[in-house]
Amino acid sequence: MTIYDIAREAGVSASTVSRVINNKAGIKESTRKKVQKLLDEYNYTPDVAARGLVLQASKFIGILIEDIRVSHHTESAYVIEQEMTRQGYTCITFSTGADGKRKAQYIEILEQRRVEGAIFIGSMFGTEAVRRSVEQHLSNIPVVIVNGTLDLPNTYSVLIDEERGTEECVALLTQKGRKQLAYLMDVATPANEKKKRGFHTGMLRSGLESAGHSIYAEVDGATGPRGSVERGRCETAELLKRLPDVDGILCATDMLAIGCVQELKRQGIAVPEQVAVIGVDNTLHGQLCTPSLTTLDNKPGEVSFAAANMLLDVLQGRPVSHKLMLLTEIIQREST
Amino acid sequence: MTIYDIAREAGVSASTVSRVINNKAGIKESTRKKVQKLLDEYNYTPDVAARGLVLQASKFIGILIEDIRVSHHTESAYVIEQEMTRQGYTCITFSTGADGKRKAQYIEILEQRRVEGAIFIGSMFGTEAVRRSVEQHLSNIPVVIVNGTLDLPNTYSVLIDEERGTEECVALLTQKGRKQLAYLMDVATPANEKKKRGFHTGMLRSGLESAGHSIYAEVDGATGPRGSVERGRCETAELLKRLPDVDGILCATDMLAIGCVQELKRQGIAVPEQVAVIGVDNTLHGQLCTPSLTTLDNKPGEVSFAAANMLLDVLQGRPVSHKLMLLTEIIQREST
DNA sequence: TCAATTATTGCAATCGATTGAATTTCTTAT
DNA sequence: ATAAGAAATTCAATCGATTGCAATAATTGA
Repeated sequence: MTIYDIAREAGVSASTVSRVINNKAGIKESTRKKVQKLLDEYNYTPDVAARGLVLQASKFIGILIEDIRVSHHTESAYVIEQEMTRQGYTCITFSTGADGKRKAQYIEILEQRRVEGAIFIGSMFGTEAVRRSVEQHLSNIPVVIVNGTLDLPNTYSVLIDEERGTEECVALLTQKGRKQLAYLMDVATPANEKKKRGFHTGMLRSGLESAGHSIYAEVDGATGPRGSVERGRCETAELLKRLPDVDGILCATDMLAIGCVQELKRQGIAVPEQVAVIGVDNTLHGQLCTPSLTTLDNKPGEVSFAAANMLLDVLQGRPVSHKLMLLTEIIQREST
Repeated sequence: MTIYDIAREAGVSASTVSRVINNKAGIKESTRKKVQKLLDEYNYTPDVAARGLVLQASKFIGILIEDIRVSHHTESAYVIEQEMTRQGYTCITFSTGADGKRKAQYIEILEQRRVEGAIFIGSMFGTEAVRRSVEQHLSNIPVVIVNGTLDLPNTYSVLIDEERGTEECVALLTQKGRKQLAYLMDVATPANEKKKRGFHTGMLRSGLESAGHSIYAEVDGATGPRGSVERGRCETAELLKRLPDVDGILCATDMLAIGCVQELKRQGIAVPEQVAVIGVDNTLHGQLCTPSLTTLDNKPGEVSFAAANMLLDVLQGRPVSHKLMLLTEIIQREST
């Protein structure tokens, strides 16, 4: 059913039908009714693509997610989709994986589909490959990067202050009398490096590093894929060899922390009595395991809500700052 | 950059440029080169919507997911997106929630966007509201329902035989000497009802029900939202009151099973020594908790891979049967 | 009743592609 | 050199909408 079919049936022109559809003024009430009736009868739905061609607006938003199977990425996608749909936009979502080349590929699809804006979610969107691709393919459309920065004219960032959050985790542990702290991370993403800096700052503030009896340990080269529980187990085993007196471990992710707790338990070390463990991400896994995990919540829902609204502000011409920083929250549970 | 801009620049007509883009025959090699060079230079990308208008093909596939935050739904979305993108289609994915009205709403958006096919994932797509909406809005495009049936001309189903799977779970438990079995479910979805039937059949086959000492218990009205761990705890507490001698519990989902195990442990009942527990869904949570959960894997990846290929077969005119049934697999871990 | 307004409606161009048919250009053979 | 045939290119219509401007219909006042 096209606008012409309706027009013919109603004995009017397509323009009139169009005006009824978009309820513009200057249509006689009787014709409006007649046309509307046919519209309903034939269950007419406008071809959004054809309309978009004239109006030069696709009403599409592109969403690139590094791994849709990661729970906080999914949470983000969910929130953004909600907000965008509410505003009449339709989201095109891709799960890109860590690979930069595939990211570039998806960015090209977003260009072809003429998205009006885009949101990137993940830890690996700050790379040069992505930057070039955005510059080349998305140069004139606004892009919001969640937890990252791209440093291009039309890009915006929503960040979560994990550095400060980690610092607060250190404070929490020292406050509970812990003295030998370690930071465990699996891969050097910008986010993980930030947490590392926060850890250092926290140590300094607590006087641990300066007092000479503080310990910082970072374990690399363990087996198991990044972000896996397996990896956490290996790294913890290695850490315990190097630093047997450790009594507090900060892990870069909940998955790592779960592996950490598993290894500690396996070696007969009581959590939290002998060693306290803190994760990051507030995953359901961390909530359900035993002991349940104290974690640094990086608020994926709030962050992506902010990202969605930032993009909508840009699209609707409201003034927007290019950078927004939100705060984390420590969720205390049994592991500390 | 449009096809006309390139044409003017190259001193040829738009038709020629179009033919170069779609590399059709009958273009002199020298002009092809000249045009291609400009195409590259200006980084031209065709407007997919405009092309779609002429070709009457959007190359869009609609995906409706009940809850994108549920891990096996997400896994499904991921697999389908991969396959579709590989074949040149772009997925439009919506997270609909359980509500039938919202599902109908999203189905209308799919119609507006002129999707060429759709895939529905979730347990609540068999309702009358959805049926009507599909009939009205998606009548001429193929729809594949994962784990459900819609009984309309252009619809297809990929099912997983959870009934038989549950039957096998009962067999596994009786084989291990368990005699007092219970089935725990939170909500009467078609899938859960199927598992219930499988449980009954399994009981009959094992001679338990007929021998007079088998037990079937279904607990309703417990607190906690559907699908939550909390709910599993409550239902288990209630179950233990009604049936203190239970020694094997089959749960409709892993979440329920995790709550079940938690409650058993809380009451000092050893898992699996005193009571064996089996979940369904093979979630990461079930894999990580203590004791790790024996579970019925309903193969979301395989099921959705099959669904994607079924839809592609229909779209590309290959012969397709309207129904495909796959088998589950029991993953044995510590809880049995 | 008729011109002057004003309220409705229709015409035709446009968006950015594709494609069958018509036309122009280039070969080749006579 | 020229007609015939093949090769390359262009023309013009089309897809399904929107919208400024022109045209028509209805209303008003004198």
